[in-house]
Amino acid sequence: MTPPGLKDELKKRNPFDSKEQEAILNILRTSDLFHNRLGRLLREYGLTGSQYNVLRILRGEGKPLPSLEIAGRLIQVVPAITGLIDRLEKQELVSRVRCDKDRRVVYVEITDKALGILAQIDQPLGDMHKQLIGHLTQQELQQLIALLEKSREAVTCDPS
Amino acid sequence: MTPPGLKDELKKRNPFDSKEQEAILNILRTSDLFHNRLGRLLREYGLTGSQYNVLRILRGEGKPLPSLEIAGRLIQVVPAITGLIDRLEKQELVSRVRCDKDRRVVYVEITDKALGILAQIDQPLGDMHKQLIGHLTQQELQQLIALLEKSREAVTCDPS
DNA sequence: AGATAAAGGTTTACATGTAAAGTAAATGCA
DNA sequence: TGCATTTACTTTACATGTAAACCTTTATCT
Repeated sequence: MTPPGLKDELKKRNPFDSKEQEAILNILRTSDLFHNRLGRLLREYGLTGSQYNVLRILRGEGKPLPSLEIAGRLIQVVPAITGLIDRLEKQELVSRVRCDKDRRVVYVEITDKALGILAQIDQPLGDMHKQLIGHLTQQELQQLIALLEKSREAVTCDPS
Repeated sequence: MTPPGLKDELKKRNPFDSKEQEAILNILRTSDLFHNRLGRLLREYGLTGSQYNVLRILRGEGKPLPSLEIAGRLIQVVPAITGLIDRLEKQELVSRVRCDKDRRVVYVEITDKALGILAQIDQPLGDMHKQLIGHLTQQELQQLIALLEKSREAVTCDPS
């Protein structure tokens, strides 16, 4: 059951094989951590992270958007958006509107109820942002942002 | 249904309220993007990202670990680990071993089959790491790593 | 010893992410 | 016109995350 050497050969590894790997694992881990914290805050307002993201996109846009447009901005695979919108609609946070000109398209519109909830969240969410990384200087934040934007360059427009 | 002004009042917003928010959204987005890509690669080997992480931890440790120890390193909430281990066990990639001294503890041990799969993945995964952020210089990578480590400082040991 | 509390996991219920396949409407083209 | 494609979603099946409650086994306190 245990070929000698295989396990011993593999078990001693450097913590990271490369700086690239170390950087990527750092991104994933930091994201998980923050995602976790933000999720807890949002839950106090009855929202999940994904739901909040959808609502924030709709508020930012200021007008209804097609389902797939929302899915695209969320990086999500298409099918997930349906259930997400379903649940938001059930909570009366968005409404679906069929487009008359192209009846395949479903526009999603944010409701005033949702806008009210978002307005409540803005302050505490901003506070949490400061709490999470407020100890970085503005220069460090700018540097971090620039490095992450550069990190995404090889991917953003290349879904293959 | 639409109190005048509310929507107009809220819809015009700056893309980001603060550098902190912008940085955090950059972290989350970059992570989603990379998580997505890495997941596709791992799926070719029959593994999900979480499953791979469990196996990598076990290989790195070189010996069986208690379930909760694994969960802790994954940032995950406790209950998720059970099903994760269940599925890995069903695929014969790990085995559960009750600890005799403390019968509450379940040790998880990686199998040689899993070690073989991991060995197959090492090379292509390393290639993907390079592909994703190989265009950053070693200095930029080091900077990014340092900034992310600093970003986690306010959280890592403070689960409250 | 006996009652309580704490620790390590598991179960249950629900919201997501992901892939694959299906549906309906709109387009392109012979 | 009529059929094949494309587009925009939906449905289905399965693997995760998360919270809350529960079961065992240990550790603690009298």
